Amino acid sequence: MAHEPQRRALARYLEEHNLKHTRQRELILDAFLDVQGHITSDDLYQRIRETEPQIGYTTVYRTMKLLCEAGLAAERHFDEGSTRYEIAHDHHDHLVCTRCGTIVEFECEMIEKTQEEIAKRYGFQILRHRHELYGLCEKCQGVLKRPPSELA
Amino acid sequence: MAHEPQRRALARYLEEHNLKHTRQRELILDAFLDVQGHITSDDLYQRIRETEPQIGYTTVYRTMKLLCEAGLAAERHFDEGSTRYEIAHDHHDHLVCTRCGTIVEFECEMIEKTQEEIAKRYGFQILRHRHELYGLCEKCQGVLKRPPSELA
DNA sequence: CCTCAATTTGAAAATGAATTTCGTTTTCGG
DNA sequence: CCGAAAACGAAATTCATTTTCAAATTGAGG
Repeated sequence: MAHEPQRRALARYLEEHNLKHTRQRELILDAFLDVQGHITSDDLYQRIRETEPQIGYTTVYRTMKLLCEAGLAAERHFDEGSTRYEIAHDHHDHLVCTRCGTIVEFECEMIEKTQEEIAKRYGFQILRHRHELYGLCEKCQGVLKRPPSELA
Repeated sequence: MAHEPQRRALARYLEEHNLKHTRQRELILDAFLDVQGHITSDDLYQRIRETEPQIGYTTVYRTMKLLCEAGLAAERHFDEGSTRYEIAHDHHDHLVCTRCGTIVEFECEMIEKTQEEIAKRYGFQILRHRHELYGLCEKCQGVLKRPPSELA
């Protein structure tokens, strides 16, 4: 039942912004950290309601935004539609399996540098970017190679 | 009033799929090609209704999907929200100005290759990808550098 | 502890893009 | 020209998300 550093970070953020420290906010932070990222607000809401049925999904949505502002979470929009949240950490990009939904993070210094060069060429000043590779993870490639009879 | 090659491509696609050749489809194709891409269905609908007020926006949405299937248009989802369509052509990625909305296309062989290497490292087979650089175009950097008094 | 203004909560309603429904109209092969 | 199939378009629906608003909670100052 820990996540002490993040709890303290949240507490600090709330104080600094004259916001209130509520049971719900602590609860949602804990649940979010437990699942280890790349989760939608709704998934998180479903999980939390199992043990805390009185919590509203509006509050989960609102709190995830708050955690982003506090620098504890980061919003991501993959092709599938709904917003996902990951635990905020160093810059990185993603590989997304279009069959099973697995999300793997990667980082590539060389691509980052090349992007800067491209931006310069067009006179742009890059503020952020989005780089997602969609395809099949190792497991799903295997599954799709089997004869049709073996497929569910 | 031309776009003959694309009109013929659409006609061929419709025939091959036992779909019907309608005035609306031709109209929407023409309007789409006229604006030179990166337009939303709704923008396109607004434009078309100026000269053809009886056309429904449902038809515009449906037809843009059709043009994608026919390989004449391609769907793009930038951060701002609604789906944009561009004229289908060789693979490329985008620079997007977050202030004025200007969209510039770029292509980088080196990044493409690097992506493949990254995918291999994680056992992924890439099917498609999305690479967007968000920032300020040259013009907007200039505007934002002026003293506040000059800003609208 | 108490009070009370400010904030937060949560249910319900609203939003906005996109899709579906369905009765009517159009297309096109015979 | 006929009629079945396809397409149209207005309206309703969906789905994720945001907003609204009355009631509940928080926490600073007494």
